[in-house]
Amino acid sequence: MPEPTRLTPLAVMLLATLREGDMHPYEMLRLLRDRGDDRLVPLQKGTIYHTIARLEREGLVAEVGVDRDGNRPERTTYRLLDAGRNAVDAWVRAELPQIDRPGDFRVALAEAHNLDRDDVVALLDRRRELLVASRDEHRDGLSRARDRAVPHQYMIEVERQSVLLDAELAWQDSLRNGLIAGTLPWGADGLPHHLERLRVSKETPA
Amino acid sequence: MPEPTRLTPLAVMLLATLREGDMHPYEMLRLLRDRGDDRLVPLQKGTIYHTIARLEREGLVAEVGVDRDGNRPERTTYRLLDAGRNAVDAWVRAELPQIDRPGDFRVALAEAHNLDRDDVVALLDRRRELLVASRDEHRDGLSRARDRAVPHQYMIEVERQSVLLDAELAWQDSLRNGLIAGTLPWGADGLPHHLERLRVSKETPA
DNA sequence: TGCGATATAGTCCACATGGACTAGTCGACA
DNA sequence: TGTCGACTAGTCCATGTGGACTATATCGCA
Repeated sequence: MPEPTRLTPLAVMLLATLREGDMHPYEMLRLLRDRGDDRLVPLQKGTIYHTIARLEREGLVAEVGVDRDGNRPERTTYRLLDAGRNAVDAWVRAELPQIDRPGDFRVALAEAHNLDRDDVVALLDRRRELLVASRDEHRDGLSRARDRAVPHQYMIEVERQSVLLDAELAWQDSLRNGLIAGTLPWGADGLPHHLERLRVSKETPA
Repeated sequence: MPEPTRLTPLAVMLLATLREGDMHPYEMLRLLRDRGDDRLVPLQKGTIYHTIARLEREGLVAEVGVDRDGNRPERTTYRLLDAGRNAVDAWVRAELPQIDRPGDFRVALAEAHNLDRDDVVALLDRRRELLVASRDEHRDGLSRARDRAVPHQYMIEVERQSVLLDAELAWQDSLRNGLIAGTLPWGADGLPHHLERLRVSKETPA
């Protein structure tokens, strides 16, 4: 069992999907597609099968049976192991405060509901410091460029970034408010949602 | 000369760098690092050398000599070919209107000053449509989720995205204004900046 | 004067990605 | 009834990435 390498965002999504029950890779793909999670990570079949194989080598998931439906290809079903569950949590804790890799952050945010409130607040506070620092750096860069008479057209990307960082700060502060004020439900609040997984196969006709 | 595959963002940055003169890979790396362009793309040596080799195979750059300084490793100098120049422009035109691959957009934006004003405005207008569509989709997703009583904690990532899309729209509109009003200099306006490249090696002491 | 840290310049290998390919099944439509 | 396309399920290979490694030169500092 080789030591686990850094999880990719796709690996995290797959592990998170397995929290809802044992599944074969193709089923995960359908489930994620149905939920529009290809908005967060590219969902490519090749990559998915490779990733699952890797997760198995690393002891985060386990094969629990090979099923065959008629004459179609075999479907190998996998189950999430405790090590896998922990790995997701650890990954989310690690990525939530980071500001490089924005794509990873979106995945971390989407999976953050498994951590508890206070942890999330603390992690986001750490992130906030980095956001402020980065925004200030961008602002400094802009003013230094002005001083050195660098033409404005070379700086628009920096300007954009500083604007977007402001927007991100504003959003994050409002999230923080919801978390500490308890306005925002968290964890198992509103739990019956989980039953909804069955909805996937058959949509109730109008 | 194999048909050119899709350029990577790093490839674009390297080609753009070569517009300032013939260089060997390591020099590009230093130049880009000095400018803080590792903010836009990860600057890894391995990747850089591979990318340059690929660009040469595809006929976008050419070797123009191997120089040796004392006993240090050889330095192979490359020159930007016309095909390379065109490839960058084409790439920027293709990426500027896209909204998936945000990382690519930042690079495109940073290199957009080589296109002319009207083109950029047109490309950004196309992009604007996509931004609006995406924001509306996110908003719809949110209201549909409310209707189905999906707990709010599952939607925070979608909410964030819709907020950030609004911010991006606001920023882009202000850029558009600057471009059509002529407030923003463009292209060769403020040209003497280019002489500045020499500044890289020796910083003038205070 | 010597020693470690950093800079220069580049190679190599293991891993992750994604498009192309295989191949059987099912439903729609003519 | 035949066939065209879409879905199911998975494999394989070419390409891209990034960390580890090599090897010399130079600079700071004690």
